[in-house]
Amino acid sequence: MTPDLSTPISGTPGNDSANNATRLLTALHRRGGTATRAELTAELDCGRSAISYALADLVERGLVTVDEHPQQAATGAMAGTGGGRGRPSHLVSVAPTSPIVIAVHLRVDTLDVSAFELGGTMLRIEREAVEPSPDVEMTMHRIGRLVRLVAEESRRPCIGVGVSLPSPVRATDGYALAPRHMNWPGIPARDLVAAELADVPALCGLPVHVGNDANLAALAEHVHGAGKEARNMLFVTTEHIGIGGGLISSGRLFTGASGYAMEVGHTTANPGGEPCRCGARGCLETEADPRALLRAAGRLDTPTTGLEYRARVVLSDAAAGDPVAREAADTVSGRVGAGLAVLVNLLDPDRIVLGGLLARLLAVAPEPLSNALHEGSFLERAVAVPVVAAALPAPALVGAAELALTPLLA
Amino acid sequence: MTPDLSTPISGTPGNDSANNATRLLTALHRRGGTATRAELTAELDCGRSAISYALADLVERGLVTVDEHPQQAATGAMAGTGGGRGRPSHLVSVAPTSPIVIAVHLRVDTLDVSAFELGGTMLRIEREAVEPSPDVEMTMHRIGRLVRLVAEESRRPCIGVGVSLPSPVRATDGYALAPRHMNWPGIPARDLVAAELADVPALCGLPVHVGNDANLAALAEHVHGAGKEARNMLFVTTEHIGIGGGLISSGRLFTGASGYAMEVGHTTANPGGEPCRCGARGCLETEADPRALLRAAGRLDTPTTGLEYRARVVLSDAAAGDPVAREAADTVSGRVGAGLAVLVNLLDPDRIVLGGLLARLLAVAPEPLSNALHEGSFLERAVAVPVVAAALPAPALVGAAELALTPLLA
DNA sequence: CTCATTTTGTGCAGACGTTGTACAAATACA
DNA sequence: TGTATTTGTACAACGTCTGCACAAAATGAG
Repeated sequence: MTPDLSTPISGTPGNDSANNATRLLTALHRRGGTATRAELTAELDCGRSAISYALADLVERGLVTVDEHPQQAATGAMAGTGGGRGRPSHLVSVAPTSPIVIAVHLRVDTLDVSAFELGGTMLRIEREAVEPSPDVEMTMHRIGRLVRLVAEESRRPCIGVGVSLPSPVRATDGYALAPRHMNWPGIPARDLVAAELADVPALCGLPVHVGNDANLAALAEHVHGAGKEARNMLFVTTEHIGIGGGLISSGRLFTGASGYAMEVGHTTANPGGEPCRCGARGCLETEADPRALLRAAGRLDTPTTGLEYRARVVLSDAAAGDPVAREAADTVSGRVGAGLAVLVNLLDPDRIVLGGLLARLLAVAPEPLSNALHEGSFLERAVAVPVVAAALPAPALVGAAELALTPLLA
Repeated sequence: MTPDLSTPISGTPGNDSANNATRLLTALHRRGGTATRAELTAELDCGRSAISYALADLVERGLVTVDEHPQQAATGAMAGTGGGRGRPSHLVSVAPTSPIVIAVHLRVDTLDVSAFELGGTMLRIEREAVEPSPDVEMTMHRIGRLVRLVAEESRRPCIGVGVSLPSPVRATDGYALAPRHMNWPGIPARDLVAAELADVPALCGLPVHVGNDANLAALAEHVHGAGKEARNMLFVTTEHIGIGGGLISSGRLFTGASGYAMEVGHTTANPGGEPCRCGARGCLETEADPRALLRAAGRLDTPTTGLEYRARVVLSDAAAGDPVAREAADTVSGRVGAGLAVLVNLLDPDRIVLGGLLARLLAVAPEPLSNALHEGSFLERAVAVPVVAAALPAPALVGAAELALTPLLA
């Protein structure tokens, strides 16, 4: 039974993308793929009949299944209703026949390709090492090969491909403006990936969505990770070189007009600090990325290899008591806090999520960060923004899947 | 005939705020209060029958009127359809019985209170001079008196009051955190204004909406002014002291989690510049507000009186050829461009609207601004963001009205 | 074990907004 | 005067949501 998505999920005539069927599917997705009917009724705030109606539609399309006797399946306690009185609620789950999406995450040294289903469950992952190569074509071929492999082996209908790239990405056409640390020129990423899928009938013509890695990581952390309940979540991360960011406002990713928004790397973190390639001094990017931490620790010998790993070693040394490493961690932590202060004044988030090396830095040296944030932001002094570490192991990959799933959930 | 708003405008069961009646009303509002049925049909992208249905609802509620013979009323050319073939389209207008809102704008030296109807038309305005006084209570009384006066004399049902304050405003309860240059402490502005209306039966219990002046000005410029077609509009303005900003993203005001967002005054405009009260140096607020322009021109004698007027004189002198004034204008213009560059990198707007003194500065010295913006923002180099002057004479006042109208249009 | 209580799913009638079609109305142009 | 063109209206049909009454499935007290 293949899902029928030929007609829109809404039967509502007109321009309604907020009907109960779609809302139900979204609520199920945000809960990780399983929920009781009672929970969904409460969350959608509508009558039980409306849920019946919407569920019947989704079941008929093969998107969800309903288990009417969940107490038998579950092992003992946590079954169905949760132990209260009354008739136990049916368990709604993502159907094993439901469509999947393929997520791609290209980093400097690795290429991840993975299949996701509704609910954000990762079904399968393929990882390959990638050498920093200027050969765009070859990399695209590798992406195409892995996508075809993953799609084929999952034996489920695929409804889209999401691609996470370390580059600003133009929203209109998925053009990657300047892929970082790859020595690549701008590339029409969406079209290139789509071309790789043209041969396979099951994938040909499939929508390909491309996004910036930090933006997508922010999206993922908001939907499934450390920013679940936040209404206005700021995400900041660093991997290898540079600093990336993302903002989730009223449940949606803030992309800006072109898709280039939230390039937080050139926020001032240390006035009069190191000169940045952007022309200014003391940018967050030059004061708080892995290279900056290595520099502060006096370990920036060979600048280009294994930056992130070596920076992690600095942090673990700091945690172990190495005074120089500790000093470096504190310094960089303070810089991060100063940079965040600028962002808080502008964006007024109710939660800040830190990813990559910044998450580890937060664990090792939290005080300088929060002190600098507090001092630098009059707004933080008024509202006390919580700063937490990212919760997902591969947020950008999950975010790429999220991007590919949006047509189904919007 | 009094409008009937007891039942929601949508008859749609469920949670639909995007039905055709509301969309039609919004489209009419954005067009300034008049539009032909044909225009509305095209904009809403639905059949003519649906417009009939929605219109009947709105007419019955007394919100709009339909003129079926517009060619007789209009003087000659620009009547109804616009001169094409075929049957001329009926003219839809905001009804003279439709409800109004009262807008309040408190500045350092003036208090404006005004009535607006749908379409953004200002019906009546009362202006009073205000001396910078620490007496909160007296100012509230004056606001209350003017609101009652305007509401009474307009003899139309009032559905809300919007208040624009020079202060960050908490979204949840309309608390004004720190009213600028008034020496006021934080005040529960919404409740204070609401208390002033408690005596009058026609106004008692009316929803009072409070917002930051720059935020509301941004909203107004987006709906009725220089940012009409922009999808992601950045607004920056300055009046007297400090710099305010606002962002409109996907048609809605970006307020942040608490309502304090877009405090752009502490964006770095000149690294190593003047020390700012926030602790940093070279903030936009200290480098580009009226005081900064006066300082650059060597005219900052008595720092607190008539700052904005005297700054305008510097600009007109610069335009007239005064070399010192010209130099000052160019310097400040460059600082503004540098500050905007930081914001562009973060927010990726497709239009920047400048208000207040910055609009005048843009007219007198556009090049330093655009050069600094271009140099400071790698993003601007990629997409070329247009910078334009605000188009409304009193944007914050219009924005306050806009705020009070949102319940009707949302 | 039985019965009342509680909570949940279903069936059915009704309401409402939207759509498409067919038809009438009102203009410009030949 | 007639044709082409554009616009408003009437009407039937459809799909979604709601509320109500009723049935189903559990717990807990007697």
